[in-house]
Amino acid sequence: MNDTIKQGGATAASRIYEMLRQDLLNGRYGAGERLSISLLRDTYQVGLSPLREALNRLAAYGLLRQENQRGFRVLELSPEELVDITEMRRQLEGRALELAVQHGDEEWESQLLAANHRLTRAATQAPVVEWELLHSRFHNALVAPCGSAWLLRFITQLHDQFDRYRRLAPRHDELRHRLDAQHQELVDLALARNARRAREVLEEHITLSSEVAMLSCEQV
Amino acid sequence: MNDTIKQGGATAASRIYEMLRQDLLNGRYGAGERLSISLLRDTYQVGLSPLREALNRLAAYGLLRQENQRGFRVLELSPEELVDITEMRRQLEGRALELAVQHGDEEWESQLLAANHRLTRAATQAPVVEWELLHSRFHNALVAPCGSAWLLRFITQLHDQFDRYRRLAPRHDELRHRLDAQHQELVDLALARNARRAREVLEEHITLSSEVAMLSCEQV
DNA sequence: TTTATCGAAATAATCGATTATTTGACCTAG
DNA sequence: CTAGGTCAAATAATCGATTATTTCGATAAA
Repeated sequence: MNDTIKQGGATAASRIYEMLRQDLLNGRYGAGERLSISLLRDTYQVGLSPLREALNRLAAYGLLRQENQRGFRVLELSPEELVDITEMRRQLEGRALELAVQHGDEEWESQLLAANHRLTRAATQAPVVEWELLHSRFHNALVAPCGSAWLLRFITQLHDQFDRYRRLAPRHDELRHRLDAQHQELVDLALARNARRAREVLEEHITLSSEVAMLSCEQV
Repeated sequence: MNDTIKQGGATAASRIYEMLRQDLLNGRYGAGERLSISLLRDTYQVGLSPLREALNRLAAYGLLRQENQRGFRVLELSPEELVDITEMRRQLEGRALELAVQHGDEEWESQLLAANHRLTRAATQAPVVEWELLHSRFHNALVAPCGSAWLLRFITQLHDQFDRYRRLAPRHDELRHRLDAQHQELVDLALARNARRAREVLEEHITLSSEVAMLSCEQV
């Protein structure tokens, strides 16, 4: 969905869409919270029409729930849904990585190395938002040459859903360290063209990451 | 996405969304065609705001393409994309059916029998739109108890995409007959709780159906 | 002949105001 | 007291008009 809108002077609706999307992923609005349209208009300094268009897109994308005549709500969070999202990510990203390892060219290898390098640096030297961006880019780079546009689309969508949980979770340095090590391992396996093992590690990575994310459900 | 909007007095935007979705699936607008907003307003007798909201939803859903400052276009059709959609359907619906066979209860069995019965009757005695509705319902009933909301969501979305091709294709009685026979076979295997074989038949069914759909790409 | 530029017409996006619906407090009948 | 009903305030949805951008034909320059 992110690149559904083509280039060209960004319209107010697409600017507000991206801002709202980021704020939703970062947990600025609480789960289940009702979004007052006139309040949002004041917050983002934008007219009603583009704002409503952005909200409609977000609802169709799955980050908001729309009830006729009752406006928009942030989606609820539940451990059950996190399990569902995790299982889907394992399935889809695992498959995509297998294909990417088979189809990826030298350019892909370079991109992958670069993405991991930037991510590693950012882990110690950049603010969280910067790291989040590079983390998304790394995982995207990993599966990019899988050859299926629809697979990539669903993966991105699930990634956004997953991040709503993960970004809400408290820090857990030990798990984070193991997750970072897996990033490196994935790069190595990808370059070695070991599709089978790469898939296994990615699936473990997603499961481990879901353990971090699950901590967000155990908050008050 | 179809049930994203909850009950309650349908709003103009959601009514127009559903109408447009049906018309897009039925090929009322040509692939790649530009949708003039003011023309649509006249056609559907609706104001600009709800119309634009519906178009935004459809773009986020993947039935339209939106370019900033240049309005909305119907998505193009291509054999390559049909292959992608078909492969994704095989993967996702195949997995969903396995799960459904494992989890489905007696109520599911009844629903399945009923859905197939209605579909079979409609094949000879109902207009095409009626058959299309029942056909969607049958395939939905098949995988409904798979236990994963996201899996079902993606399956529905892919089904809509697939139907853009299939409904455009010319009749092919021989293939249609084999496809109908597979519906019966799927019901039998589901009731017999033969998950493995049911999955195989469903994947064959989707592939065979894509052969029909592919005929739409060979038109002028 | 081709390419570039300008400007009017067409069309998309946005705004401000209006209408419709829901919410919740208050009241009354049972 | 409680259930149901009424009404006013709050909020969502929609409309009509305005603004911004693109498109395309006509003209001029290379």
